[in-house]
Amino acid sequence: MEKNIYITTPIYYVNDKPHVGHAYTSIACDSLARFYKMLGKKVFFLTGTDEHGLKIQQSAKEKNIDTQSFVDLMSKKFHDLTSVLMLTNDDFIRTTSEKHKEGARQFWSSLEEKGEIYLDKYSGWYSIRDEAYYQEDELIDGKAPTGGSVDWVEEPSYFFRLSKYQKPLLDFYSKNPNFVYPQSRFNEVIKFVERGLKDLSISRTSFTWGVDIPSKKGHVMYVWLDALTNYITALGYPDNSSEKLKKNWPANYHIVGKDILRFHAIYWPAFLMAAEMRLPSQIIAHGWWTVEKEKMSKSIGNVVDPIDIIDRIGLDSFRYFLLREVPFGNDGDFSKHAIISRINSELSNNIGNFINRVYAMSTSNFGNQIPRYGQFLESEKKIELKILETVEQYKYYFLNVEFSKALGAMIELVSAGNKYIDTMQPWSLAKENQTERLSTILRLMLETIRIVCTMTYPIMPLASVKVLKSLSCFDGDENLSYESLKNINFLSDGSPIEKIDLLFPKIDKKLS
RNA sequence: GACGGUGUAGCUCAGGGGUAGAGCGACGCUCUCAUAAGGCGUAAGUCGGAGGUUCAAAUCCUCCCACCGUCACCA
Repeated sequence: MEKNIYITTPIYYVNDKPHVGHAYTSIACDSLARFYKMLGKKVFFLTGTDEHGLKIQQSAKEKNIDTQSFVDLMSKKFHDLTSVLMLTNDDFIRTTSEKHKEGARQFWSSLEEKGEIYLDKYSGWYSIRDEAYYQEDELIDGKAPTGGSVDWVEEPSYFFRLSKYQKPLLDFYSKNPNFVYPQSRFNEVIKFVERGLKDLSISRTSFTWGVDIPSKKGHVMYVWLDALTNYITALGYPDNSSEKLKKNWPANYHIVGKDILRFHAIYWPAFLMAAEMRLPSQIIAHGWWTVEKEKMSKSIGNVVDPIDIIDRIGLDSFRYFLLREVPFGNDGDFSKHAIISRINSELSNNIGNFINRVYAMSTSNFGNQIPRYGQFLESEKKIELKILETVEQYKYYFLNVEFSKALGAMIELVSAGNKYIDTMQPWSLAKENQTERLSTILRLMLETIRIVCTMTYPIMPLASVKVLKSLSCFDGDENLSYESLKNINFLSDGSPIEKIDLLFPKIDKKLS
């Protein structure tokens, strides 16, 4: 049984509606999933919502609705977004679902049976204003660093023996030097663990909205323990004979925001070691988006609603911008200027116009039929070489989750195509009735378009499929293949070319 | 404060001992098939600063300056 490529987003906390950051994570995962499918792999792609915790309970109370209705409502917003973004996720897990809660409890019991959990007291200086605990040495003049007053509080709590896993984790890290991407983040994780780990408080008694602990009434599970197990409960855990679990676990990619890296790179592996389960292959931490150089925040009121922006510039452009603008792992700036300049120059002027000019010449000279190849000269061989080179780079970068570079390679190919056309001057050949040359050149450019639009499929599924259909070479998403990128004789002689509307109109006006 | 990273053309960044690179932007020229798109070209940097090693340093070493990240229970 060949293992599937298992890709996950974090489960999103339903305290607020989705913003561009959520969309970003999901789109990255989706593009990766689509790419792997083109490689011929079976993929399982999971996303969902995290619905427990004190904050949720409070938010629901403020809005005067019962907690379950509140999370139903909020979760739906995230679920709706999966279709808006055209995610190809195979499941959508909710932590309030019975199957998840049962799995989480079983995970807990398994840790408990193995002696990895013990009951003690959780204590610290608590600031009501900040809703946060502080260490003794963090206090300034007996107050929180934020200036809020603090009280000493103690509550009974279960602890996970995290301290025990310092050495095993460090060993694991050194044996798996690519466990965390990017490397700089991995270094931070390693440093953190090297400084020593304290046991982790993993239950709360101060609120009730969470997964009940099997053995002790009044305790609910610490949200992170609850949340992280979603990656296995979605696969049918604790049923170890579950086909889904066997085929997918361990995960190939947990893609997360940099803010929650620690939970995925330290706690989660430790939990799994304790439960004697296999560890995920790679944790990918991406950066954050600012908006016009400002941090996104409700108080500034600059939170970008993905649905709103998609209404303006279209899904493909949105997905393209996010994955192209910034090296994956870095922070990015979601600015009007950057979006317009990126979309207009690369999508409209480069790709869009390229397709348009080739289509126009093809249809005016050869009717609505795919022209045939004649003899190849050096100039054509050079293009073929460029294609093969590009396709290799594209794959290399994609496998390294360097979306931006993969797209950069693709754009370079389009530029080479544009240049080739200018050099060949097919419009002159048409006037001179050099039909075979003309036919050869246009066919090669149509193949290039096909290849480019197959490469863009994981990022821009709508536009890609539209173009491939228009070239009579689309046979369903599931039949798109990476292999076809290496074949410059893929289209069928004489098949129809269908005219298409402008693929990427300029977007200046839509954003102003 | 400790540890790590970054500082290269107006902007975003690549390069990493042997006479400074790309994309975008600006400016100029040009084809006309095309979304006033494409192609070609020009300008622009004493490669954060100061020392040092070397025949030779943006590239290695030391110090300094500036900025960023991490330093546990914050979704």
